[in-house]
Amino acid sequence: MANDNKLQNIIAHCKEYGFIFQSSEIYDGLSAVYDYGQYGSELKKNIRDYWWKSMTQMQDNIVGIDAAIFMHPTVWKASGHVDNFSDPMIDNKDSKKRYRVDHLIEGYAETLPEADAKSLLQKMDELLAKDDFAGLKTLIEDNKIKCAVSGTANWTDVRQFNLMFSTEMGAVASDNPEENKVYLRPETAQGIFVNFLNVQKTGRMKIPFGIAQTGKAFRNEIVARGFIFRMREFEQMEMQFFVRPGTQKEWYEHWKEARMKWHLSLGISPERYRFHDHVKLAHYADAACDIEYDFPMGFKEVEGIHSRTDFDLKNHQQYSGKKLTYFDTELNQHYVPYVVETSIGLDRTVMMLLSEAYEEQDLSTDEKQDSRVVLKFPPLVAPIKLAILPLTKKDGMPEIARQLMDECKPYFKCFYEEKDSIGKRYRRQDAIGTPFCVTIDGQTKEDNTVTIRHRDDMTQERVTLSSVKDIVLKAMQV
RNA sequence: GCGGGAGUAGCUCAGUCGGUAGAGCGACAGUCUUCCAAACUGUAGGUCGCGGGUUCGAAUCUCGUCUCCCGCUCCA
Repeated sequence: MANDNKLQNIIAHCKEYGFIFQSSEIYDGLSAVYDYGQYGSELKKNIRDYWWKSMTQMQDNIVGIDAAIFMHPTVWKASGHVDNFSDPMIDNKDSKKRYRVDHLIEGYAETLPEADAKSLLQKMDELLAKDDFAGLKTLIEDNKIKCAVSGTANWTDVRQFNLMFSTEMGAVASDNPEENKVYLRPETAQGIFVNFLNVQKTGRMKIPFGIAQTGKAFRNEIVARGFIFRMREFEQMEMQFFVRPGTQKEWYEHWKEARMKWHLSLGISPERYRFHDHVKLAHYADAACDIEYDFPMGFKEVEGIHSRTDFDLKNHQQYSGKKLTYFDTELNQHYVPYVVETSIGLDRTVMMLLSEAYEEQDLSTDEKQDSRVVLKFPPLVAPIKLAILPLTKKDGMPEIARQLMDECKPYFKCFYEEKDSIGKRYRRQDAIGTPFCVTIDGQTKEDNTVTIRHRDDMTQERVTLSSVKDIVLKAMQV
């Protein structure tokens, strides 16, 4: 199957079978925002639960929190988001290339003698500080700065791009809206940093230790695209691991390996993963890499592992005026811990599992044409674990099926259906990725056995009614 | 944001020269009682993405707009 069709087919399948719908679809949709339907939300929740369990319950030195989406505006000053991600941009009308204004001018300055460059950059900094966009455009035009692609100086006006969404807090409109401005967090990490001491003290945590959190984040991307890959509202699963300064390198390597193990535990083939080490590092990092998955549109980042140094805690210390140090009893000294972050996109993980699971199969024989679409989810994350199907709706079969439902329901999500031919019901479950179907037939009443049908190879085996629950539970272990 | 493509039933699509909309699948209710879709009967479902224009008349021509996909661009 051609990969460009694969993504389209997955999108269509997700809609048709209740996984993912476009937001506000009856109003023509809202760009790059999606809703999870009845099966999509189960899938997403199962992934989130598995991550949470792996990163908290299974770790002696990691605890979870749930920080608010709204935070004090100064948080984003301290984190660098206000200054680093509201860059003025300019487009060349001929080449249609877009540039960050500072990069464009800096690039030009490098071609100038040192003294000229210095005065140009100084002028630029002054204008940037005043948000004087008209002045910046004039500066570019006066210096006859050209586009590297078109070679022309035919520029649009300078426009500001803000990564963060903002809103106003408080009931009464202020004369100065800036006073009431709060942001929707662009990452969950800062909620962990500002609670670092609260958790450390109340949890009596000893370094090295981690704080985990899942939650929504919001970014006003210039171009949000690729189905649920890059959305304006998305969910992150992050863990910040606080370590003794100087040990960050070994912990970075530790988490790199640990997180890749987690990915592989989902049964995804190793050749679909690769590490991408960052060469150009962000302002806060001393090492960074991505775990990339081979999506239908190519290798793309699913998770990032970043050695964030003491950048965040140090800045929060400075902006808040509160000490954010840890007393290390072994070393008998205070220090600001270093941080190694693991940050995975939940929606991207959903998309990864969909891409991995989606398969169109041709089951034709000489006699007849046949095909099916199957989602080969690991049982742990499948929205429905077990479909319970009476072969017919007579002869007491539905009653036995209902009893089995009652037995299994408390342990995992089940689905009951008695309509249509058994083959049709199997195929419907394949399409939503249900790993097991149990069929109650005439023999069940005689000897308390049922057939259990396996999704991936479509084989069946006869088992006792009483063993069904444990078979499913066992398959759900990873 | 720029360029290209697309938008007709839940899904995939057809719709000729401008003359008021069709198929297959699916869904629902029955029949059949059968271990792997497409057997039979019946039913529901569409302001042809939205808005303006041309026309006696627009799914069709035209302009605008929204959304999706691809490429570029950007990206923690």
